Amino acid sequence: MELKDAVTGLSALAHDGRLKAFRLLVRAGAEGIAAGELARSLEVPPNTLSSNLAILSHAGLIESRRAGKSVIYSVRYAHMTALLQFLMEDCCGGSTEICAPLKDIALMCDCQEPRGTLT
Amino acid sequence: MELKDAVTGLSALAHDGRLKAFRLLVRAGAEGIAAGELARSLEVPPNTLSSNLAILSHAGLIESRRAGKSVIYSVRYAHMTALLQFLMEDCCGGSTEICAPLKDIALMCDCQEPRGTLT
DNA sequence: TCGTCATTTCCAGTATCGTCGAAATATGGA
DNA sequence: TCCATATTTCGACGATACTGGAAATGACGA
Repeated sequence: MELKDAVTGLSALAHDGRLKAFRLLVRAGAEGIAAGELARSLEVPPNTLSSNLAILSHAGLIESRRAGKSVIYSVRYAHMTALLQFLMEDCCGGSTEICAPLKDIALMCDCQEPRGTLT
Repeated sequence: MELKDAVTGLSALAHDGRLKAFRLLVRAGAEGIAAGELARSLEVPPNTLSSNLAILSHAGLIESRRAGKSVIYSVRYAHMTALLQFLMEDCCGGSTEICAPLKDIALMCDCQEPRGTLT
């Protein structure tokens, strides 16, 4: 990932409503959430949410698919991971104490079954 | 970390010049970099950089200390870690495949000596 | 085809952000 | 104290972002 893409992603997330929506989608997993349901959960007008989802989508952080009358949004985890990776990328130039807490964070990911099913 | 703080941090990083400055500081480690040197490296006017550093500082991502005539800026790694942690926080609600790449990222941190000297 | 529901696009008003010249402040040395 | 260096604050202009009403689009069933 290049700096410009990181700025785009960070800008997309640097917004109260969008970050809330994104987190809901992160929790929803691959199943995703319909735009209308998301708007109801967040208590924002559908058109406002729609433009914010468009911004997240344009940043590559989420994607959408149609299901009947609804449009389902879901997180593009690969892109999310790439963004986090970009932010961590230069953490190792200094001392190890800096990196250690990041490892602790990653260990949180073992809270589910730690299968080796990598993509 | 609360959502509001995360938005503040992400907003601070969601800017070309500020993200560049932040990354330079991340590489510099605890030693830090003087404001003037940073301005020269990034080829931006000192006052422009100063206001951008103030934004990063206000977001809690960096801190400053005076050294003679210079002001040295350095990353507040604990806060940076907290922000990353916030972004990862809900990644485990779904399947393990989602979390696996994040672990791979964390393993990058072993590039230096993997001492157990946690803070 | 017509009506309805779900969502998006268009648009414009408002608010917030980014930049940098100029002036102000802080430090150290003569 | 006076000067030079380093950095920040002030101020104002231009640019960009956020919101939500109204209208348009897409999908399904009758």
